[in-house]
Amino acid sequence: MDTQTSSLTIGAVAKRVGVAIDTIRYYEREGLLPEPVRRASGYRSYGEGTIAQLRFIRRAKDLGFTLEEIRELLALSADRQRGVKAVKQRAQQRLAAIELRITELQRVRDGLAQLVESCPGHGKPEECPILRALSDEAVS
Amino acid sequence: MDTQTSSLTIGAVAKRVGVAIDTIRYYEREGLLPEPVRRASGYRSYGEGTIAQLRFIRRAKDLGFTLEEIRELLALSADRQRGVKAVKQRAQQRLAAIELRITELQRVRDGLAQLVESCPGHGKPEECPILRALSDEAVS
DNA sequence: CTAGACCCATGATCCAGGTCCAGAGTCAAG
DNA sequence: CTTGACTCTGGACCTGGATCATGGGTCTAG
Repeated sequence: MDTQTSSLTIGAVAKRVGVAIDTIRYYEREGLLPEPVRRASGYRSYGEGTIAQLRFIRRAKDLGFTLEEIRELLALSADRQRGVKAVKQRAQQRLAAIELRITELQRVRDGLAQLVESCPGHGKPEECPILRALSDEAVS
Repeated sequence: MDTQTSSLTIGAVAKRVGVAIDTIRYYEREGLLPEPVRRASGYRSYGEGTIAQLRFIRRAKDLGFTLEEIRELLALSADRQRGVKAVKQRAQQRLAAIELRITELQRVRDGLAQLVESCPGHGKPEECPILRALSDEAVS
């Protein structure tokens, strides 16, 4: 199996994954991508595996993982012993964080929705429930 | 009515509102707080109104408004003509943004929850649904 | 062979929303 | 009067995740 056959320039990789060249070099510096083979000219030469790994990073980022967490996931995905267990744990942690965030935002939304509803949209500023809520002592 | 009587130092204001001194000066620079009266020594001298305004800022921030938006809200709250209408509009916009964010997060949560559920928590990395989802083509 | 597109490394810059520092002046209690 | 706590200004620094600039080397189509 030749998983390392092809030879892509950084620009080609960037185009295929839909990410900026600078971002690829940045990920390399940050340890999210391995240092690639170099051509004689110093140009980076990537295989197909890099495409997959970049997509991994992008998807994990879409799920709200930080680059730090992604670095860890990548390390875990290579660990045949503890990998899967730890990956599941991280995913559960991320899930819990997202749920917490959703709950917080829902509280905020409910508070704001109530204010918007109770505001007639005209009249004196002193009587605007939104401005009053922001100014007054009332704490949710 | 003496709304401008008392004379608080920046430290006293900071303590009462629960915000750092540097933050108060930062808000002043950013135009969220008016330039206060100065004592002969150059010390800032605040009235009770500042306390209210700082609390306004903090509450608006908790509702997810940016400092830029808060600056606008503060300006609108002083506008006796268009103030209330515009304030309500901004609140509605903020509300819509929050709802959008909640929806996005719910999608992410659902996707992640499904992955976590389908992962046994052990076995080979290649068979871990979480790692597969991150690596494979499957796009939600 | 040359023009234009591509790539290199290094370091600076950006965004928001602050936080921290140095060096100097001020205030209040004892 | 002294000491310690407070405040002043101006500017540097921080986080995360990139993005941009500079000045140079390389590759490839025509």
